[in-house]
Amino acid sequence: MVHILNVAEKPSVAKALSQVFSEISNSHVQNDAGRSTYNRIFTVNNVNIPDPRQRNSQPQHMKMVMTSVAGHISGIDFKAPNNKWSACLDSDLFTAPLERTVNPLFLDLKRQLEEQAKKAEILVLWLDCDREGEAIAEEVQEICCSANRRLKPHVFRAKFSTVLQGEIRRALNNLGRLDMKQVDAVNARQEIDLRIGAAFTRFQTKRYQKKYGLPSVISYGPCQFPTLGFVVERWARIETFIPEQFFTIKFGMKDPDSPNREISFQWKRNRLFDHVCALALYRSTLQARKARVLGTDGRNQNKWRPTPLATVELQKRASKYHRLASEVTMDAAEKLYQAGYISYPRTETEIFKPEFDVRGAVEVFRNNNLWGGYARTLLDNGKFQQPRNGRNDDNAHPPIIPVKSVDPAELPDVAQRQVYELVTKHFLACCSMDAKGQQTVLSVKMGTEEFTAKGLMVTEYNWLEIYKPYERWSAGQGILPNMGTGTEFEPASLIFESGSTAPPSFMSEVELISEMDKNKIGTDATIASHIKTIQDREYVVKEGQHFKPTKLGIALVEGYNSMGYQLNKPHLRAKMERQCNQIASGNLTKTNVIADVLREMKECFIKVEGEVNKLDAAFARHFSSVVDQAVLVKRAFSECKCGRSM
DNA sequence: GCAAGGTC
Repeated sequence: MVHILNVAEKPSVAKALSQVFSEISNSHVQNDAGRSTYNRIFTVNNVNIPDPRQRNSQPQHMKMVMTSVAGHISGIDFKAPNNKWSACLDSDLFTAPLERTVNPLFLDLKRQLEEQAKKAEILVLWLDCDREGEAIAEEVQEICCSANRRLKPHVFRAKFSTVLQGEIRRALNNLGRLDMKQVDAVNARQEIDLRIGAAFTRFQTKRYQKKYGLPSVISYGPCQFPTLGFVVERWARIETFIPEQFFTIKFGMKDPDSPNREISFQWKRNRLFDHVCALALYRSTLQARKARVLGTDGRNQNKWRPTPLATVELQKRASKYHRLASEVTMDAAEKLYQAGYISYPRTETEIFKPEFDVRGAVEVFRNNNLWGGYARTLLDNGKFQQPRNGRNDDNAHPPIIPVKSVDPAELPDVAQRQVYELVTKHFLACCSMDAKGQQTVLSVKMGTEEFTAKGLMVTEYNWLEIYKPYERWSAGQGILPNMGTGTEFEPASLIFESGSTAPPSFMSEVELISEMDKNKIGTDATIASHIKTIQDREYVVKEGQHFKPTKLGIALVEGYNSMGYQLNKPHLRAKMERQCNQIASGNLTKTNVIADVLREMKECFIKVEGEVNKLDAAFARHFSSVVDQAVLVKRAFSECKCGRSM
């Protein structure tokens, strides 16, 4: 039998793929330990597939050996001696030689791949079908082919996005080759990020860490800095906010059907900033004495069920509903995934493939303590709906769903219980019907001014039933009376009010995640870690659900801004992303992009060094005095109300 | 002691 080595990006995919191989071949999966504790080796014999080495070959029995890696196996760093901080000028880091080394954690894994490669005639790369996956595939190819030179011409790439039998069959019949353009795009990104990050980080740290007694390195990175930028920008808007007085008219009507209830209306002009004008309108309204009904508009309205859950949305909703920090959410999700309770938690996909057995996934919950009743209503009462599609698809992972039914009380900690509950409720909500309601809009006119009241009556809760208490459909003021057009009445209240515009709040975690997502800062898998980084570096602090920049964070952003560099803005990263995409599509070469971006950033770096007095000034402004014992003491102690240190 | 991207 021809011996094929197959490698997946993570153990769970290796396991699932070997399961499919066994279904295809009707033979069992042999599950062996490898050198690497987490990466098992699965063997399935007699898998009937065409030989990829020959054109139009007839299917024949193959021995499939399947194992996995765990993300990138190797990384780049500066070659000695420049990995030491004082070995070279910081500006030399833009050109200093680099080397690729295997992550020391993965030496066992590397040996495992080498040993397996020696036994194989063909290598099939089953890494995730995204850009990073292509780069990891190249790392696997490099290790395997170094161990077994004969393998080189017989390396193939499998294209798949979900581990479903039909798709895997298709992939096996259409094995392709590695796409080096995508690999180049990733390698360009790696090199650029390292050089820029290291140069600025060493420069900032050496200049300010000791001087101001700062606790950690003062890192710079193309993702962490824009993340900080969003928080600082919001702070600046609050700082410069000037409140404005506004005026409005409050209008209330007694409900003819239940006289104790007053229906409140919204002024069509909402609010005016001109006092004289607003007051004149109010007077003319008063003089009219009676209001007249312009019309009652009733219509059916649906509140749409949510779309399938992807990572960013999971983080936002966990923050909103359970007040979990994104990092905590991801940590809990990872544990739930490892324990087999939920599917893979890092995905951008909001669409289920047509072959995906969504109904079967609901079936899993039929006997669940808490949600079994709801699941049965979906399945047995014809309420089940195929989920509607969201917008995104990463072609690598399906949306996040629960895969095992459990009473959340049995899960080991609160965060896991909350994330599991959210994932499950969200999934069941996706498979439900939209909520239905009746909206009434009552509009009246008094003098020259118009007012409207809105009312809502929910007629069918459907998905909102399972999504309690996360979302409500704000019933506002229930159903409104149906009043004939032209009916005249005296308002129950007519009040002139003034108010004052308020500054925005500090940036919440939900807003920060949204900004990062929108501006392509980080990925589904890294957004949470960037948010953690700017806290670890003490650039921001979290108060409740909101982020406030520290003086260090503000000084950095202000300093670079004062030189005319908007390093805190997301477009630098976005531009580099676009260039990497061009490498992947073949419009630019890796060499050109790296040279281009680094030339520009080195120029920027040299100018920063030249105008460093501006950065110094920003630090001096925010760190009022040079660090002395008093400041250090203040850092460690807070002030008691008696005035002494606590 | 540096980045960001994978993942355990």
